Amino acid sequence: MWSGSELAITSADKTFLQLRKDIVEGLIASGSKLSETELSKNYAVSRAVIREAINRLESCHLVERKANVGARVVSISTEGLMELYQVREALEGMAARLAAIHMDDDEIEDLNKLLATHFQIVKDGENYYQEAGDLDFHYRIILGSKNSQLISILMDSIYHLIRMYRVQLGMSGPRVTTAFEEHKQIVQAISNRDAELAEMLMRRHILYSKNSLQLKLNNELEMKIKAV
Amino acid sequence: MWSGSELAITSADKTFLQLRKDIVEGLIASGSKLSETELSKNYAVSRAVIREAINRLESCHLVERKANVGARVVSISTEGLMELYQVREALEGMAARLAAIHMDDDEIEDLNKLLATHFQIVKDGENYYQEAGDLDFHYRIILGSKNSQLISILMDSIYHLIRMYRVQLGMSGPRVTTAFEEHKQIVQAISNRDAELAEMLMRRHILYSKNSLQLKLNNELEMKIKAV
DNA sequence: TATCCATATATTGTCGACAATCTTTGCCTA
DNA sequence: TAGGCAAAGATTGTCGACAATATATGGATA
Repeated sequence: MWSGSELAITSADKTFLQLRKDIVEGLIASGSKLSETELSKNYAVSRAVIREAINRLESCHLVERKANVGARVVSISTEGLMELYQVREALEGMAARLAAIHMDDDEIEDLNKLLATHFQIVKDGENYYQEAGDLDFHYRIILGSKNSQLISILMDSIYHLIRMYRVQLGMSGPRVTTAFEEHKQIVQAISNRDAELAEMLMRRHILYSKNSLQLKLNNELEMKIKAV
Repeated sequence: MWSGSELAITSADKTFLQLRKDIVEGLIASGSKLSETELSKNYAVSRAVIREAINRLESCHLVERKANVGARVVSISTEGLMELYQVREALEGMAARLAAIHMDDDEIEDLNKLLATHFQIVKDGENYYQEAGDLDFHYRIILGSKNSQLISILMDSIYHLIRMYRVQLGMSGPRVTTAFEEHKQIVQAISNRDAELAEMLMRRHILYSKNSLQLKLNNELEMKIKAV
């Protein structure tokens, strides 16, 4: 089960969290090699600690290892991001379905309150979601599914990768304006305990995000080609 | 990307595979503690190798670790298995959808051939699938999705857990008779390149398996209660 | 000059020892 | 007798050194 707050106890825990942050935020370039000796110097810990941290990064799918060769940060690509969104569509769709069944009334009320504060933000001129707000919304529904397998896969193996893509492709936060309306509809379906509809709307929501991302990335690519 | 055949190169690789086998098959009891020193004696490798193996078992969700306390084999429960099947429904449903789009004609032909050999088995009196046959069918569709994220999550994080449940609850192989017909329909939908239908049928197929499992487990539980 | 092979170098894999933490045992006190 | 505290024991976490493997260098040969 996912713990909620990630509390670092051992030295390996802290190094893992730090390394993950540095990778997600691009401080360590995507595709670059992770030298154990070098990292152990930079992060002032033994190679054993670095190795443990790298192992955990591998299970997040943030790095890839080859025996006797070493570890590299995964290289990002448009196709990779699209694949990730397909997995998200499947898993978060199921999460929404289960949330409609398993969230208790208090949690649903909290979700509605969250939406209200988001509405305030949208009304106040910022006509887009903050990254944090969007994440919070999705997190609550994932946790609301009460399915610990689903939760741990999404939290441990998917979301940090998504954040990495978002940060490094320079598109933090979801697309503008429309996302809020979609969130509202999803919460409405959950409030009505309509599991079927909740899943369908969540899947469409993520599919729209995917398509909008793809368009954006293709446009940027064209721009770069023209510039050359 | 999932490699297909799991080639063990280092000592840690071999120990990991051996440990995973022993856990899945129940040689190491579910819920039992994994003592590093003890394991390093039994498997004749250093503690460092054992620790690496345990780390990998953790990313398969086969063991759970607590800092400064140690690792335990996950304990199995009916609820856990049901959760797992919900995740499977979501992911393999998506896999079937993508397979209908991305499998090339040769692969689909092979899938039809596989089904034909299964039909022979069913006709020849064994009116149920062998475990291996069922797994082979699902593997091909998963690989046919061509989505490397999806593939690695299902192969690395889900399937060994499912096998563990199946083996230890004494229900290897899928439920009888009906499964084959469902497989046939799914392949038909993929052959017709009907992604929508392929997903729907795969989801229903897994949902039926789940329900049949639940019934079976509840019955067994009642038997035990009566016996006492 | 290009290719191949052998040596040298650097990196990862494995090991045993020590340090830090948790658990157990047994004594003391209320 | 029950509860809590302290020391002893056992287990995990961390470290530096050595072994095995991969990569880079450089010279010999066609």
